[in-house]
Amino acid sequence: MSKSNRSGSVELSDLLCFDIYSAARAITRAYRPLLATLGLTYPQYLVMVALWESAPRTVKDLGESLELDSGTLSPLLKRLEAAGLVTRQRRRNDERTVEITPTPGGRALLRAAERVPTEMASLMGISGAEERKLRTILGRLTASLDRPADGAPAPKA
Amino acid sequence: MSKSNRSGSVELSDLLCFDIYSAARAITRAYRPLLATLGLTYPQYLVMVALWESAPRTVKDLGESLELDSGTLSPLLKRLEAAGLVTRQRRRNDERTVEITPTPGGRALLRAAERVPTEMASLMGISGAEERKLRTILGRLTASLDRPADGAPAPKA
DNA sequence: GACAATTAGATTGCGTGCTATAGAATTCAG
DNA sequence: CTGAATTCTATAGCACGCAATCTAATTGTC
Repeated sequence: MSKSNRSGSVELSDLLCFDIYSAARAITRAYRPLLATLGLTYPQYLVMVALWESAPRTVKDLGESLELDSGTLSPLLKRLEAAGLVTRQRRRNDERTVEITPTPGGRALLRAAERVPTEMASLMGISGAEERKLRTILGRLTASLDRPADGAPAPKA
Repeated sequence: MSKSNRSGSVELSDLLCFDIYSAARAITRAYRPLLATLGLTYPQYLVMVALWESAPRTVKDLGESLELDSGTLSPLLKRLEAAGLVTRQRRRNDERTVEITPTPGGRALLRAAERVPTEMASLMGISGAEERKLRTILGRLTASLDRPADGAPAPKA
């Protein structure tokens, strides 16, 4: 109730997309001061998380995990390399692929980064149940958007 | 259940923030082809939505509605002006403020834009109930992040 | 084995987001 | 009324995201 427009007009407060867009920016804003102590930006942090999970990883592999293409990753990885956190090396048996490996310094950063999720969690202030519900719905939404040939009802943009 | 890490490690799949970050980018990706027919980017579309709602609006007012500052809005508004969609005019009785008004062409764009929310809705493919739940949780999350002095339990970053 | 098609990354260009800074106009204090 | 603080906008600089394009390397086909 209360979200239909009288005429065919559009209103910001009706747009689900705007809530998600706002939330995403609120999150990166909240991360910024935490990550600044590590010398990382938010996307750089995500790349390091992926590398702490398993390494070495190719640029393509990182791109698939984070849904980022080389246009974004190449310069980002160069900055991480310049910061001394990763190395970039062509694979011997396939010179097209570049393998990204954390340096000892990059691996050491994990210890300082371990407190970040906990601190963010307390800033977000939602319950475990809400979090599960949120992730379920967002997962469906993202999957639906990434595969437009989808049979589903019609919510509100 | 199932989302705690054995040691103190961090994993991408554990990060709620990553789901929101992914969803936000999936949304702008999905909007892109729809908005391209209007000659707008996603943030430009949001600005026009705000202006279709009420006009003229000052830069500050738009910034508060969209949670964007002048560093983002000034160049964006200049591009909208260059595209012939808005005018920018200093207010007579307070030369500090700039009033943004849609041109006739900018107002006319509303008709072409009216189908956008409906098309996005069908792409997202979530139910009305899910949408309400999602917006409720996201609203709380964003509010909590924007006001760090908040007493709430501890979810997962 | 040569040659077309494919694949992996890098580069370019544009439009955000955001911080920091600056500049002009207005308001406030005394 | 005057100087200081405040407000509103613009600009500069940096780091994404993403489309488009390019190059080099590999694979597939004959």
